[in-house]
Amino acid sequence: MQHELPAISDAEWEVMTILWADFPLTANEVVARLADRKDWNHRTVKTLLNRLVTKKALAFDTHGNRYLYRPGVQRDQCVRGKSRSFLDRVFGGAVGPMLTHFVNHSDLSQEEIESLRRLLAAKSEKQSARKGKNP
Amino acid sequence: MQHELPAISDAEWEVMTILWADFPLTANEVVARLADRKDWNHRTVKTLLNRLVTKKALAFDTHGNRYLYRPGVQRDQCVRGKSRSFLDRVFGGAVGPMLTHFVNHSDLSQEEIESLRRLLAAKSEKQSARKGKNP
DNA sequence: TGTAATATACTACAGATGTAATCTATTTGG
DNA sequence: CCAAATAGATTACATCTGTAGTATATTACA
Repeated sequence: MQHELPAISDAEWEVMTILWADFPLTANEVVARLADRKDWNHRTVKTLLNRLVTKKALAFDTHGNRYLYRPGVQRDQCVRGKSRSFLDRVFGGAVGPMLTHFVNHSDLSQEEIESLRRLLAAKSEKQSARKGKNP
Repeated sequence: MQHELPAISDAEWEVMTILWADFPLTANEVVARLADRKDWNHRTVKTLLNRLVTKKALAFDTHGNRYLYRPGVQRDQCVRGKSRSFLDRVFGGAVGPMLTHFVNHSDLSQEEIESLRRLLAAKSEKQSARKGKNP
């Protein structure tokens, strides 16, 4: 049972991305890894780390006088949350039209297309397999 | 040539949705149509209409002492903008993984699945047809 | 051991956002 | 013709966000 997911803002999300990819990290390590993507003052990053700890999106262990940060919420949970709210807001919750939109407006390699087709085929299979088994 | 799209917040998007679906509408008509979806004070809706006009997401014509609102930006443009920023932020711009995510975590009817498969097939076709024709 | 460097904690501040209330001008029913 | 209702304009106000600066505690080198 997952509790409320903390609301993670855009800037905060960048920080989470770093720590979801690799942890534990010190504040300075996070700053360093953000350096090439974002032109942020290191104080800004510290602030974001702090806010994320406050909202329990991050946790930390103390190591001497410095913190070793680690995720406090799972990326997958957060991605699902963001995805759901995007879907609801922008496409009124209609997945089909949303997927259509992206397929139409995006570049996809032949490999990606193939992979998606297989995925859809498998999903189709699975669904017809459990037909009539609806609760 | 489209200019900068105005930043439309979540609450504002609800209002836009009404006017993209049908216009022109008076403020009260917008309020009425939002009534079943949102539990907002009518003043709140007025405020949102105002802000949207200020940021040119809406325009209006005067009819007596009331306004007839209409979209000032196209839904499709805005959807594209929101989609792009969602994709960039949450999936680092990678469409494939994003589509995979939604296919995996969503309910899709057999019809929707079929329709997507056809769409992908067509896309695949089109791409191989223009292979080697890259600029 | 004392002082410079560094870490984290607290404070700052403007603009966006959600959510209205109040002010003012206009319209309309009696 | 006047007062009540209504429309839009302006103001309010707490939070959240982006983006730091300042204060304080601790550590590590000279």
